[in-house]
Amino acid sequence: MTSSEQNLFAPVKSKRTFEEVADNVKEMIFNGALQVGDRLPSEAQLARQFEVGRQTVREALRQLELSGFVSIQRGGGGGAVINDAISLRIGDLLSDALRLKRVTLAELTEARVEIESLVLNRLFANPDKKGLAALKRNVAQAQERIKTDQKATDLNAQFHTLLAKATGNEVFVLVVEVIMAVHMNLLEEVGVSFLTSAKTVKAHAQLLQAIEDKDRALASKLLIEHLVEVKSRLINAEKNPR
Amino acid sequence: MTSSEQNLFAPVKSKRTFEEVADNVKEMIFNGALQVGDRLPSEAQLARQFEVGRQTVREALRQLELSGFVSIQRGGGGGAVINDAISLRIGDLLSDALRLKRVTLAELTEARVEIESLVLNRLFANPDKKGLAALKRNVAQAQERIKTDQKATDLNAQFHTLLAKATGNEVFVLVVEVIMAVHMNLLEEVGVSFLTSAKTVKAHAQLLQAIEDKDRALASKLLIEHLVEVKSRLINAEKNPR
DNA sequence: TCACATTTGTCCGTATGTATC
DNA sequence: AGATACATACGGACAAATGTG
Repeated sequence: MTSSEQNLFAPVKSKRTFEEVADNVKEMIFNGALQVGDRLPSEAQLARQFEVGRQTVREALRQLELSGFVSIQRGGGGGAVINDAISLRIGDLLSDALRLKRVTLAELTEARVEIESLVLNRLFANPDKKGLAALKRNVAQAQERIKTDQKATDLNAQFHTLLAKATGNEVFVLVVEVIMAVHMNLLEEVGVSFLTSAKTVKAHAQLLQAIEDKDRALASKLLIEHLVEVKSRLINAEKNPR
Repeated sequence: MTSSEQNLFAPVKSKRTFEEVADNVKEMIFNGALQVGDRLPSEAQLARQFEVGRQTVREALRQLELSGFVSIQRGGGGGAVINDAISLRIGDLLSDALRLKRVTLAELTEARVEIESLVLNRLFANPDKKGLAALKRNVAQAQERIKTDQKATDLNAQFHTLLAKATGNEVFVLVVEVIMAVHMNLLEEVGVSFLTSAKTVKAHAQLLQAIEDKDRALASKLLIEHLVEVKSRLINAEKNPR
């Protein structure tokens, strides 16, 4: 064997049984045999079908659950249901990583501004009618909520995802979904879930208007202002805990 | 209770024991009580200390392992060791998500080009001497490897991370680490681990030179060319499987 | 409201595989 | 090669949660 051929063919770690079980289920999800919403057999049944112990099945389910592939409910009629929550899980992990690296809110906002600006630029370079329509619907619904004194947190997060969707590149959609998941985790931490919706909806409406008017400079400015404002609210909430 | 106060205080799911164990260990990592490289007690000891069953400890360890907080070795003297592999795990999850969304290599490269261009822009806006020095060392080492006919895959991945480090914003470091992890997964899938190093090192050297010469346009052009070239190699490898 | 069935959550005992010394 | 220490895996049992009749 020459020095350039010292490839390791055998994986370093032989796969553990629960990993094979998890991979098996994952493969069924990838090839469409299992669809979102489908219910997996009970742990006992899975154990029989795969001819392994129940403990092994459980550890496989832990993997799938933490990866966002399934969600698990206890009790009768419960069990593992195929789920589409990978971005949420990535967001959770990213939140942990940011905490571990002692990343500041300023740094995070800086990065978020630049990445979402990227999305905005693509949107101007390649405008998408359907995407714009979806954004309009989102803002309209959110405004309706505000009028009736309801919160619009979910719609406001969705706004950013819709922006990314309009770029036509799914990678950006994923990235923005992850950013929003991180943002939601921050909100939970500091406990800001009151009355911040109205201001956000207003900012989104203005931004959308600038996009429709094809006013690139204004849109950029509004996006930055909006995200910086979001940062300030978070920092204030940190200083004045519940 | 007014309509603005309908917050749910109780979490939707009461925490399971293994989650509490995992969170406990995670907290010790966050507050520094556990450092990277430290070895956790054996499963049996953990079970005694936390006063839970071994299976519960095992499921907690599964969580920590999949999250990249610990790595686990079998056999005598083995066990769980504190690890810093969150970005790798995020990369794995992201790879799954991209596969699930049927993201093409073209889309992925497009996004990668734009994100790494962001990094490059920050580098020009805010040049960092130490960072540049680290990049120079990286390229020099890689060139040395090539001369002696060795592979430089690890150094070549590190090059991109060092670029991000030079921006001074840790968020970009994380993002690029994740991108590199996804890239490595792709390489593994198609089995390209032969002889692609030399070309990459050359491209890195040229890019670094352009950065030192403060030639922004050239650097941008070289980065794009380099990443597109990487994409082509991957596509060719897909077409001509091993 | 009250059982009842189903399913996950947890614990224990034991056996086997695997890596280190 | 043998002893040791550890994760891995199995089976059985009961507790706790949750939906159903």
